[in-house]
Amino acid sequence: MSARHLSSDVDVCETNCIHADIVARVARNLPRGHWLDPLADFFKLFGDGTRIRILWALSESEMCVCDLCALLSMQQSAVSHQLKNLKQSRVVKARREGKVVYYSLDDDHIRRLLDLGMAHLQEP
Amino acid sequence: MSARHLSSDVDVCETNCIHADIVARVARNLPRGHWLDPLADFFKLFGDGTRIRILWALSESEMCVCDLCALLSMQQSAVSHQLKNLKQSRVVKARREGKVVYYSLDDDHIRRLLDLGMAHLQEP
DNA sequence: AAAACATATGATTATTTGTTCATATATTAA
DNA sequence: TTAATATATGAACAAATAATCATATGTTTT
Repeated sequence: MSARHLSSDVDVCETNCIHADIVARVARNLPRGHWLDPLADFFKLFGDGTRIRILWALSESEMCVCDLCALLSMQQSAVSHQLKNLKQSRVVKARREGKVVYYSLDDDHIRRLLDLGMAHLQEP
Repeated sequence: MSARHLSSDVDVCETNCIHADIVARVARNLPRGHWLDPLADFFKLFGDGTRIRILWALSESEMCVCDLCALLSMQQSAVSHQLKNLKQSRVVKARREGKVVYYSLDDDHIRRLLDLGMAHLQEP
């Protein structure tokens, strides 16, 4: 998504770094940068009210686009745009049957992610 | 976050709904609306390159703010702002020791979420 | 064939959001 | 107390994004 500089000459990290050893060790173990932006983009898909409603609904049942519109009281265009995002990242998959396109969760990770998130929210 | 209308009189769901039964059933089982927006807001925290780097780093080791600045080559202000977001949602916790504030993951769900996300990305 | 229907998509717009800059707070050192 | 250091935070700005509108595509029906 956003460009990210690995090092630069501008005024960054202006304070004295306290634990050079820790920083070095963590830096060594960071997955090479390019993995982290896709990971953020993946989680970003869950970070919107419309999309999370879509995902929650699909975790209950396969649904077609206009079912989702009715459920969410939203316009078809908005729903389709979001479904496109979700599909591009293989979070949902589509199946066409005549004029109707049915969407469902692509794999079981998705359901577990939703559950884990809920578990966090429901903690003391 | 964003306001959300439950029903309205504007032009929404303009197509004929195909499966009223499914829509009704899913609607019944949707967690009451107010749970879903907080859930989206929670996932949103993972949906940014800076924050996910912070979280990944903290999953390796507790770190202070300026350690994180050094690791990410970012300004202290930007890092602190993001830490504030993460802390407000109890994703990270802070511990002060003199002038230095150490951050770490708040609970173990966070680590599992990161792993699940990665697992999804690494699929065929 | 044309009309009707379900879905997809490009462009525009309003809102959200991440970073920066300036400055404030908190703690220790002198 | 004052100076120095580490972190926090408000305001402003630029970039990202979700909804809308208009329209296109693909499928079935007539």
